[in-house]
Amino acid sequence: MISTRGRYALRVMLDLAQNQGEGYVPMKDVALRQNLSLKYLEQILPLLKQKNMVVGIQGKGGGYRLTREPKGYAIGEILRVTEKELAPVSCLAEGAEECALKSTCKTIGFWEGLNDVINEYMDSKTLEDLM
Amino acid sequence: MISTRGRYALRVMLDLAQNQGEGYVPMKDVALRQNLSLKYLEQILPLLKQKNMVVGIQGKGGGYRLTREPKGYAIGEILRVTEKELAPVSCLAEGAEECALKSTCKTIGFWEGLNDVINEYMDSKTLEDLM
DNA sequence: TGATTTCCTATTGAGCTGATAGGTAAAAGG
DNA sequence: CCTTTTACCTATCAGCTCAATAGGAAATCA
Repeated sequence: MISTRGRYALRVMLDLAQNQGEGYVPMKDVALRQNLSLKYLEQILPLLKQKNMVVGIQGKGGGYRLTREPKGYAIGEILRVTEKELAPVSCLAEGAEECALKSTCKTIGFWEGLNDVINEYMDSKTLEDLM
Repeated sequence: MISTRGRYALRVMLDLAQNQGEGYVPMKDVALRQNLSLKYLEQILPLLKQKNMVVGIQGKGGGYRLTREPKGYAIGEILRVTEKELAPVSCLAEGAEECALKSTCKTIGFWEGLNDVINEYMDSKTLEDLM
């Protein structure tokens, strides 16, 4: 299940897309508009910044803004950054060691198919689609 | 993410489908074949029994068997019984109270779409497909 | 200098997961 | 009748993750 971190990240990105004009948007405002904890958002945004999905400027007049057009962000991209793991089963997870039974496992194909379906859906929608 | 409970349930059902002849299959055998904890399986099977997906007989010569043809079990049905929740976000969960922001929420549509895609996939595959 | 804002890191309570454990009840075989 | 085998029931537990909260440091601008 998608955690609050990922869900909040999506809402913040959407908020930025809708509320950024020329300047930078302070998280204080976003937290207020979206009714989210400012302190919690402060932990989430560095993840997005690290992947160059937003730029952050400190100090008065600072805040965050997007680095691309809303159309340029697939939702899947946002969630992959903020969620620890999107794979539906642990044996498909990012750093999982190869399952010893993989060659004989009758279920792995099903899970891989599910994984594909999820990722395809998430990557087929962009921030713009949600505005 | 799908828990071990759901994954093991699927493996057990598949094992039953493949190893049941006329009689009943003891979980001891399944645990051995699938390398799963018998005690843990004993907690999972009552969930399936409750929904009449398997029949269980106690005592010597007892065990479990399927109640339908493998073709009759959609994987989604199995997982919905054993997983606490399949919804990708908590606001779509079974017993969730209506989200106060639902009418204005820009992300709910996306999550509902994801939920649909997941359920459609899971219900499109049957036990037979995995054999 | 003061206000604002990001940035960094530690801590914590609650809840879930994935078992393990110990025993009871039923059914069949000898 | 006794023993074995099996399902059934319920309690417990360690480890982990989640969702915050907290306190402060560093940067930037007026």
